[in-house]
Amino acid sequence: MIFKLSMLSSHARECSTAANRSAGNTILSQLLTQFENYLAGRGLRLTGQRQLIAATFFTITDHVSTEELYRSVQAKMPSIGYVTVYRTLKLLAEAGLASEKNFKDGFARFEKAGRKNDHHDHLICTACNRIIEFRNPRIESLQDEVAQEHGFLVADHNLEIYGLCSHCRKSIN
Amino acid sequence: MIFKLSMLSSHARECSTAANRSAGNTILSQLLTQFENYLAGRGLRLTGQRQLIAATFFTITDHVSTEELYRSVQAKMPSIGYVTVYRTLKLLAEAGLASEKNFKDGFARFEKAGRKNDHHDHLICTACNRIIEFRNPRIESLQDEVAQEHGFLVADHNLEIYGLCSHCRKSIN
DNA sequence: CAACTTATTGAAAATGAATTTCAATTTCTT
DNA sequence: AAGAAATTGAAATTCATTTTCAATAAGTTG
Repeated sequence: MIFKLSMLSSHARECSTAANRSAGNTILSQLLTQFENYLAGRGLRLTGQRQLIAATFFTITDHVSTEELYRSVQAKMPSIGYVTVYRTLKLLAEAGLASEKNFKDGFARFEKAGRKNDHHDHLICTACNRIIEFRNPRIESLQDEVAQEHGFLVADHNLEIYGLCSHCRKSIN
Repeated sequence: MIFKLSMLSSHARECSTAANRSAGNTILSQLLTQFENYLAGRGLRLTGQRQLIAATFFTITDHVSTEELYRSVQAKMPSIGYVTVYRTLKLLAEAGLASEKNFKDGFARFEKAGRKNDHHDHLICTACNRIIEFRNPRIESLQDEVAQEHGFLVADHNLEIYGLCSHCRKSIN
């Protein structure tokens, strides 16, 4: 049985669970299973809200703010509160399934996180707020070198390049 | 006449100005002169508070938060308000003499800024909050390369490496 | 299946840094 | 020295985030 977003309704009992999703093998269902395992392992509960929020989050490819995810989720479940989205994002981050980014625009953004080897960084257009991801292993390894030189044990890193994207460069005199 | 911080008092008229500081040639006096020029060029006024705040800021080597600078300044001029420090830091940033950094701890920090060629990045210890600066031209040029590949016009960039400093590594089991 | 314990939810309130407002004061010009 | 305009500092406001709490829901146990 393939998991579908449209199945998520306010009737929590009808929602997919790890059990009835096991036949499917999409990335989405894998991520949801990971989340469920995280919750189960801590005695936390799997609710319809959490399922919907997590599924919506995993479906979004970009970086979302709490506000954006909240609006997206609310379209499907109007009763849901901002705070629940906020709390679920924190849970996802604790579970290692989301990572928080703080760009200069003053509010937190989250992106899917996971695999150590998929680290990427960001080009951020200060005119149109577009965020472009890039990967550069050479920069990564230089960072590790620098850290080693200082006896530093790296947990995470963050590289943001601010400027004008190719599109905005042209439209500005 | 050498400029001294201790000369700054609440009597603005007695404070050093570009004119009577011109004989001295310290970096501090150069920076203050730049700030004064910036103010003059915009019809803004040179006040005792601004002089004191700027001078104190230029004297601090580290990254300061508005709060920290406020406390530092208040020790010399108790009547000064937080808002004035906040506003002066913004002015200094506009003048290109300070640059704002937003690390993950939730409040803005400022550091002396200026010379394009002195760009540096930060190793940030998540245990003791120590901030270590480093310079790595190879990382810089790789960043520029990446930006070029995306047709991006770089205005600024920001590299933070979070982890444990050599000291904290040892003290944690 | 029903009762129970405990987690979760959502609204509202609280927090905290950043920012604005405004009357009093100070600066700088004339 | 007087006037126009900028600045100051206290208080109020904003805005994202975080906490509180009573009502509700989840999952467990008998």
